[in-house]
Amino acid sequence: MTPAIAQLLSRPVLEAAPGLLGMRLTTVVDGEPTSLRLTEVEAYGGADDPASHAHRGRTGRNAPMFADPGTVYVYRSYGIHWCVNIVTGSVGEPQAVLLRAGEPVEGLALMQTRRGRNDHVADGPGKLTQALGIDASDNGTILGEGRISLLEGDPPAEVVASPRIGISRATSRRWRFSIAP
DNA sequence: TTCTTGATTTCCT
DNA sequence: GGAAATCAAGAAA
Repeated sequence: MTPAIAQLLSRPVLEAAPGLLGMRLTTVVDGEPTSLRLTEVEAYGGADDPASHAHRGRTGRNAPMFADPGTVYVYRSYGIHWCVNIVTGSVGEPQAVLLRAGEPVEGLALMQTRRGRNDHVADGPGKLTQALGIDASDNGTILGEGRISLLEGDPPAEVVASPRIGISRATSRRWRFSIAP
């Protein structure tokens, strides 16, 4: 993790989230690298965000959200999928950015094999983790120290803010950031 | 201890 | 457009 990225992740989540767009997310699983360009993320806060896992305080599942910025938080969604977040802000103030989608950059064939199909490889939270081979063993690891790394990429031409998806609380907050097509 | 719900995806009609 | 798959946190009792 470069100093520039470390500094970005130490900022409040609403500033860090859009800054992640366009960056390259890379994983190395069993010596096989795969990477993609982030195109869609969502910001999640702490006690003041009713939609966040951390809004009722620290629990066993959300503990990584309270750790250092740059920590990876992986959790199981609907009993089937994995969703991956990057912790931002300061220690003790739970904030994280949900990585929702990306465009394959490297290792496309491997991602297609993992996904079992050649289209819609990483255009959703659960799909992104499956394509990159992310699972529970990555939970709590630090970017660049485990299997997951974040590198600077092409800055997006235009960032769009819109309401978050798939939640039932605080839906009016426009904390979803994506790159305009 | 039991019940409900979810930061989802995929397949079927 | 609708439903199933499937597990764990959180709420209720």
